[in-house]
Amino acid sequence: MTGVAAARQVEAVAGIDVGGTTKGFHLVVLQGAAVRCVASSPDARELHQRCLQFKVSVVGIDAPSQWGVEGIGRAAEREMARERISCFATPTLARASASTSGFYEWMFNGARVYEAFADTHPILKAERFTGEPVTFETFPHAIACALLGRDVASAKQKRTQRRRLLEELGLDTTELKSIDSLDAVLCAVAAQRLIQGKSRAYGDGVGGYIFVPTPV
DNA sequence: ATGTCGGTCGCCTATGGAAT
DNA sequence: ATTCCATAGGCGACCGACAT
Repeated sequence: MTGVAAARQVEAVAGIDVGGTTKGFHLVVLQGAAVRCVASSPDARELHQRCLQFKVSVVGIDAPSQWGVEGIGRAAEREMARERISCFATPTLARASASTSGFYEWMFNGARVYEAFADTHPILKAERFTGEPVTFETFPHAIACALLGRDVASAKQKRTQRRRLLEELGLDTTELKSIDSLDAVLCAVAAQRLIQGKSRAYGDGVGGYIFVPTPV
């Protein structure tokens, strides 16, 4: 491994699990196999400060990086559906705003995260990592499908399954008490894979990209 | 006996694809 | 054409373990 690649491997990365207003955000900072920081906060700017503090380069976020496009939706989600990876269809902004159930609150929260990171870590708009600090969209179930096998991964057993998966990757999960923290670590793992070039981009420039590790 | 905490379960919101 | 199943988070109900 060359010097640059070796340095990249120990870079600090982060994963963020986005919840509604009650649950807030969960952040995990990962450096190699070491969990450097586990934090939760209702304020996206606080997570941004934490990431600056740990010199985080790449941040994987479990929330849509952009709204659906009227009439055509998002190519990334259709591509995944074709591969039998179920995901939630992101509505258009108009549709999300019109909803009165509060169901989309977590998606609006996700938008606040991207906004808080925009100045230092803009959303990755290319199909691959270019070396600059970025945020990117990913989601735990797709990561689990890639690392466990699509036919094995099940959201119903996500607590036990995802914890076991992380332990098999050599991570210590004792500090990760809730499913939200586990999901955040999975996003951080996706960030490591993106840096290493072991990542696939679903979607296109119009509907935005979703990055998932390539199957092992 | 009463209260708290974590974990599980089922159902709600929405949507698209597969199966029937 | 209709039903079923999958994903996401939220929420209330319930249960067992433990503390007061």
